[in-house]
Amino acid sequence: MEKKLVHVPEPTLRRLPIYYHYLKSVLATGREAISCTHIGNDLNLDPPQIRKDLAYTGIRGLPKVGYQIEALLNSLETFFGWNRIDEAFLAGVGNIGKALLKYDGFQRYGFKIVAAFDNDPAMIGQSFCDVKVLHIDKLPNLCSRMKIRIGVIATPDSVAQRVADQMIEGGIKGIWNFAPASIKAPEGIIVQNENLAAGLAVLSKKLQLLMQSGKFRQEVVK
Amino acid sequence: MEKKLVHVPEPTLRRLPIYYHYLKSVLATGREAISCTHIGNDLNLDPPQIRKDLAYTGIRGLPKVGYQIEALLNSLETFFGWNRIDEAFLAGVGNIGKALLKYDGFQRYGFKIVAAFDNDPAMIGQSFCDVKVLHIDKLPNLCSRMKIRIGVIATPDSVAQRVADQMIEGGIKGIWNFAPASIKAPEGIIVQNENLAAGLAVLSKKLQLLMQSGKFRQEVVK
DNA sequence: TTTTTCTCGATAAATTTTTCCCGATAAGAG
DNA sequence: CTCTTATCGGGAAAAATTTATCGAGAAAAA
Repeated sequence: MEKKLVHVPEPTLRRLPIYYHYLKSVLATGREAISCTHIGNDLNLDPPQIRKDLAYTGIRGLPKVGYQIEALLNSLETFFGWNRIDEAFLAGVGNIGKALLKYDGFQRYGFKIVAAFDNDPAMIGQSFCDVKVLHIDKLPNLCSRMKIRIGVIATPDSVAQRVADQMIEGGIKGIWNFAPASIKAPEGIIVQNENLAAGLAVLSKKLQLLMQSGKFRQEVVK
Repeated sequence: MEKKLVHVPEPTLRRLPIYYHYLKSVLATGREAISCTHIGNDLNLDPPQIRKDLAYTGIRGLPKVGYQIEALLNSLETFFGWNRIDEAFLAGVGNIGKALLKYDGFQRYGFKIVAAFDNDPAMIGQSFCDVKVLHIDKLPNLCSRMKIRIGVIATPDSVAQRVADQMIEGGIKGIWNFAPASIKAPEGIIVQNENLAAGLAVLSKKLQLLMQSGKFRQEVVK
């Protein structure tokens, strides 16, 4: 078996967009260069870790100066391929689906929903943020015609698997799944599960521990 | 310094709700017991890992049989404290905020938004899902009066920190942050950052690697 | 009753990820 | 020009997490 060209740890992948967002805002202040120490201070992260994360994108810093912010942003954009927009289909125009449609910040991350699908007749034909809602059965066909690679699932559990199958049938290679159900897909299809309950669970457990360990004792919890 | 009573790995914490959700649906089919092998098969996870995760909640299985589903669900509920509802305040009634309000699945996780806050005069006074929108400046006071421990931030970046400060002022101990900004909080306050861009970044990078490694070569990507 | 099979729990190994340390280099001060 | 200070890069050490292994116990079958 062949090794991946460059394996980047998933935790690193998750942190990089945070840096990106932060750097954008720093750049807007007119600053040109920034050090890991500085970033770490603002973002509450360890400088060495940031340095290591950034190194994966291929950028290099300068001692005593840090990184050129603009170059760093470019490096991140190239690394993730955010330069060109990846078009995606959305299935399920419920609350989460609508929120995703309305959220215009994704373009920055090379991601754009170009069509939405639902099985509710009342929804079909409507438009949200210039994205039209079509019947779900049209998805596979349109998918392959438009060569869409990414599908977003924001349906109830019960139909998530069926929708995923339709997406895969249409040639979709990556599924961003917001349904709290685990989706089965053949190898070669990437499924990224987004699970709100996970974050909530982590928060509530940490909170529980905090309370247990004495109401007024302070505890370091990263 | 004192050690935490039981340290549970964060990845485990994130997986547990997935099991919970899954087990609920299995229980609904009438089944009474289930093995890790079975769960792993349905959820695409390794049985030993599941066993280890579940062990943290204190439950014990039986050879040849597995776990009693009902007992296991109880164990998870107790573990997370989902038995009693934790009331929370929401700041920012935009798209994400509304989606969170409308999503009724949180009650299951011992979590309920009881009031919403915004600074937009047009919003104030409105109700969403029986939750009234109040002016943000009323938050700190109401917080301490109602002894709210959890705050959800779904505002734009620009005001996230200010809102967080108001929450902390009101005595909130845990912040669930959906704004793509990192929030600074004193020690003793838990901040759980929810970052949609992170999941998207992971997905797009994996997809990129998949495509690079040959269109038709299959690759194992967990 | 005995044997077989399945699945658990505990321990150990491997892997991944984070943290630490140290020499090197660039900027600025004296 | 030399010294001090900040910050990087690389490699090593430590910690956390995942994966694998093995013996034991319970149910079912012979």
